Amino acid sequence: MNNENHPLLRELNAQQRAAITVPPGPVLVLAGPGSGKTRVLTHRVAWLLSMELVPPWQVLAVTFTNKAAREMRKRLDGMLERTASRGLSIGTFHATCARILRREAEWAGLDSDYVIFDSADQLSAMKLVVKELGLDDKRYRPRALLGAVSRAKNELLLPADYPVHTYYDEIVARVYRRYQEMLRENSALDFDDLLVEPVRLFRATPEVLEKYRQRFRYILVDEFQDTNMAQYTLLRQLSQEHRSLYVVADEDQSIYSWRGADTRNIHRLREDYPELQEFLLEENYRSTQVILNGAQAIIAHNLERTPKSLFTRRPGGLPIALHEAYDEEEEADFVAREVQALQRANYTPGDVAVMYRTNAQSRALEEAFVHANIPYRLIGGTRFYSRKEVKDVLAFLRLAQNPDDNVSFLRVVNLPARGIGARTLAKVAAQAEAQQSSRYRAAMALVAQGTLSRRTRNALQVFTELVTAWHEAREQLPVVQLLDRIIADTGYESYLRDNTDVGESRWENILALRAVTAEAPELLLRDFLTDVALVADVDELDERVEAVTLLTLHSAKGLEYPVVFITGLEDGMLPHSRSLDDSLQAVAEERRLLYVGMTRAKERLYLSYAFLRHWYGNTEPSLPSRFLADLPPEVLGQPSKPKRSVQGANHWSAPRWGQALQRQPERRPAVQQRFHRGQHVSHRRFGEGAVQDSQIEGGEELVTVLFFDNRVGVKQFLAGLAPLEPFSKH
DNA sequence: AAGGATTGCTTTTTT
DNA sequence: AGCAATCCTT
Repeated sequence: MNNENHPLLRELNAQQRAAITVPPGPVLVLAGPGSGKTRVLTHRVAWLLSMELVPPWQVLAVTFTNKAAREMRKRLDGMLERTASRGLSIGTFHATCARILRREAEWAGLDSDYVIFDSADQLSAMKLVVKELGLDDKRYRPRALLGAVSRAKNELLLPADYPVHTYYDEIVARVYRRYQEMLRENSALDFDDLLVEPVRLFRATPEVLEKYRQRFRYILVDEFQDTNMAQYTLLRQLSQEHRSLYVVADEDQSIYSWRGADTRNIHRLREDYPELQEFLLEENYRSTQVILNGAQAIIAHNLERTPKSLFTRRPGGLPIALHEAYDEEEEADFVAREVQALQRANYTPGDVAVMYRTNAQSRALEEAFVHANIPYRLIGGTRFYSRKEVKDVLAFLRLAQNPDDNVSFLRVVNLPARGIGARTLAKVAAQAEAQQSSRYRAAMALVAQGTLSRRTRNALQVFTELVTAWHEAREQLPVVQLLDRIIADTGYESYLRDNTDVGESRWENILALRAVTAEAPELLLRDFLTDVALVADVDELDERVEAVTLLTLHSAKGLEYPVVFITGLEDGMLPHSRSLDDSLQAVAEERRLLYVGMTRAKERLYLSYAFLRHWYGNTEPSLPSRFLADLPPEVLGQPSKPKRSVQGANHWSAPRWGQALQRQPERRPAVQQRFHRGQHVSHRRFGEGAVQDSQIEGGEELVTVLFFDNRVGVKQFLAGLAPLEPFSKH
């Protein structure tokens, strides 16, 4: 079996080969960043399928994001015989569990048409609970309660088992019980339920567990350090008999403990599987030595970790650039200007990622990029599926699927306004309570009773009849047609398009949602809604797009870029202030977060912090992150004397790294000059203007334009990239 | 019941 | 600063 010449083992180092060819059994691969973890996992699957004659349908590979799952499948498709990768189960924990629960709904005591509540839905539900139990929402904040409930679920505690030490615990236990009831009344599961319910199902029903043990005889898990108790228990349930569990982990990259992830699962694994075989992957294929040294210096300060000796065969490298900016605006300008300089040095915008701790930090960067005309792509933030208008339309669709979903019902019952206000809804709630049914059924009952005023009665009747009609149509119509019908029936388009720019862009979001539904015409509404609930924003990351990527450090896990900027390295921002008044472990996790960010960089790494930072609307001076003190001076480059920028006024102007910026290999061919002084041009965003100057610089044509709109003024563009055209009248 | 004004609160991080 | 919940007016 140790066939050194096997095609699957080509171009792999000895550590990787050993990890890939180990006989089935419990295996833990401990690996540093950039060590080809995912590659090893993928090759392991291919190895199992080709050498062990394992049938693909017995293999389950669990990844952290849908994107990782897609990439893994793509790679396997390329490596294996066409038919071999079919039947293979690859997916996230949540997606895998969602599928199991659909199939075994009856055994699990669930409605197979269940909907998935995202965090906004959870919050709505929790608010209803707090109201219903007559609690003061100032004292018992729905968010905090939700956190407590989530923690309990991740620990696999039922409401009855919730440990009560204080009066507050007592309330949490009550709230938890009622919240759970409410979810089930709505045929809903939240994210935690997706993990917890299979565990309970397998505990309660050995024959179902046995079925899945047979089904998933070979289980592989990526990013194992980020599993929580429920996930670990699930893995143990499935694998404790056949014991073919293969996990890949890096405790230094554990950044989700706030979500219940627990690196102690690595130790539990050693205890629960004494025959566990361990492998190390220490060679880094991603970063230069300098970047790796910097990252190592940061992470070495954490206690309670197994020191690793990471090495790379890419010696030297450019120094890590450390930049102090005056404020966040200047910091963003610095990033934008460096990106432009990088472009002149043959980097493309797609080579660059800008990372930060909190989503709110993206705003200044976006503005700077718009200003500098650099294409960018924002990951996270107000995520597409959580935008109000998108959630509204999804709520209609969810009602079509499951009219008893009270949360969706309450969200859209009066949207667009159809005269169903708080008083009416209170009556509906009372009726629902009385007849122990959903709001939808209660509303129908009230309409039938005829005790309401004519106007209210009409409004309610119109709405419930629409829902009923959609519900009946859902099986006949493809999702896209159902969506069109809903929009037509509710007049949602004219509600959104109120002749403002905001209204237009909201409508565009709906059109984008519609395009998603049109892509998969045969998809059932139920499965469409599941997919939508479980996509992450990183999943949408498309490498083909030539744009700078803006993302949080958390979303950056598992990705790599030639150039990485990490911004906002200030005390309170990167060790986030919330972690500072927390425990030591919380600060250690912040440190790991920086480590994860730094190790995303292949060639160049920029670290920056601002002297002033806007915080809750006011501006406050800040100190450089305490982590920066741990960087050895030799990894930090000495910037050359800053050249005066054109404006010149700003004494904080960014240093340039001059020569060092040149990307070693190929240079771009010289470009033809397209614009000349005095020429009339038009720009997609800024309108019309006149060229003041144009010259070739660093293989790019740099055009200076005075726009006729004096709010815009003078701007400079790279002719090759900017949406700038010679103006012609027609 | 709807829409506008005011207050007060919030931000980690995401499947 | 931005947003959601609440209050206030019509």
